[in-house]
This record gives sequence, structure tokens and C-alpha cells, in this order.
Amino acid sequence: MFVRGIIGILFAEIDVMENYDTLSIPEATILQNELRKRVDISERELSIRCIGGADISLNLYSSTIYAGIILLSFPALQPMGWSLVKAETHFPYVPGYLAFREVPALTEAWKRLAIKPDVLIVDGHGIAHPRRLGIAAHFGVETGQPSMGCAKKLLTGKYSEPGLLVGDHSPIMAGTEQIGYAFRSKSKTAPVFVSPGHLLGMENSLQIIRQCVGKYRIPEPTRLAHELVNRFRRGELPEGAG
DNA sequence: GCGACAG
DNA sequence: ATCTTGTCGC
Repeated sequence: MFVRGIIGILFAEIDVMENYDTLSIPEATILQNELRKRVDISERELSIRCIGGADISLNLYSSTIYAGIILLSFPALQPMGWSLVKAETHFPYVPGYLAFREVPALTEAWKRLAIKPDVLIVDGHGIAHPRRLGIAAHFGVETGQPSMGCAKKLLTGKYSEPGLLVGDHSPIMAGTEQIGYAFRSKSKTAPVFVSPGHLLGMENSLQIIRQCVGKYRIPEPTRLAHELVNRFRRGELPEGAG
């Protein structure tokens, strides 16, 4: 079983089919620890003209998932494209291993995009993860694209409640290491949790999310991606890109 | 052993 | 994640 482990993981790393479905949790953990070595969250000057939002929708107790990516102009945040993909997943939902369920479908949706966004915001965490490889970081490393995470709940780490006004924020700490920010996207409303995924830094992620806030608690890229995949799941929209 | 636990 | 009406508070 140990042999299968090593070979299986190396295979999974290069397998274009991204067949994560048969990986065990211990194998998935080894793969995460391998991929984390490739994460780059150094700060940089980003010129963003297009930003993307990625999310998944599903029916309870079903192995079918509906993945989607929405493209928005930046900083105007006007819709300029999308990609929708229906797929099957057999990897269970286990906190800390979300990527193994959603990344394959999101990667397929990514490939079908005619235009790639300069930055992709994934619904979930970036490095604010037990092994610093949340779904946004995992997706970024596998696709080689700038990414960051924006989650509604904390997975790991601690933070002190930020001020109550929109824009207020406080660091999410894992011991002495900062792994993200608790960000008040709407006054007197629960904060969202942001963290860099890949090819952009901690401060970059904060500046980006600041410019993605609209009228609601959930930043526009994530909110619109959620709305998009839900309509897709209900059959109100067809699979494809545009 | 106990509590926590993205979507 | 998804299923759902009303209700509390600014």
C-alpha cells in the first residue's frame, strides 16, 4: 500500500485527468505538502483589468457538481464572460481537503474560458489552511494563475474581531504567522476571510478584496459566481462558456 | 482524549 | 453545500 501511495501520488500530480477520486486522505495530505512548496505569495504590482470569481453548486446527497467561473471587468465589476461545467466527484467533503472535490471541475471550467482573468477569487481559503494549501492556493499552483481565497467561515487560525465599519480588518494568525485577513465587507455584519492563494501577496489580497465590495456582504466576484452556478444547477443556464 | 472543522 | 418563512435590528 505504501508503494501504491508514492506512485499514485506522483501519478496524480501529472495526470491530466486529475483523478483525485481514488486518493486516500493520507495520500491527499502528502500531495498537499508537496504542492505547498510551489506556492508563491510574494507581493507584486498587479495591473488588473479582469477579475474572476469561482464557485461550485450541488444538490444534497448527489455526486454531481456544477462548477462555474464568472469574469468581471476591474475595477468596474461588470460581467464580461463566464464558463459552466457539470462534473462528477467521488471525493468526500472533508474539512481541509475541499480542493480534491472541486478543483478538477473548476480547472475544466478554467480551460474553457476564452479569456483568462488576471486574478481569480475562489470561494474558500487560500493559504489560511492547516497545511497552507487551501483550494485557492491549490488551484493557483496547478494552473499557474494568480489566485486568492475568500471564505465565509474560518477553517484554521485565530483573529481578533475587526472594527465594525466596512473596510476594517484584522490579521488571521496561526501562531506568529499571518495567514490571512478577517475583512469587514459590510458594516456591522460578519466579516469574510481572505488570504492569498498563488502569485499574489497578503497585502495584494487585501487591496483586491477592498475593490470587489459591492452592496452585499459577499464580494461581487464570489457572489455573482454563486448566483451563476445556482442558476446552472437549476437548469436555467446551459453548460458552456461565453 | 477533546474540541474544531472552508464548501 | 442545500432545503425555506418569518423576523429582528439598523
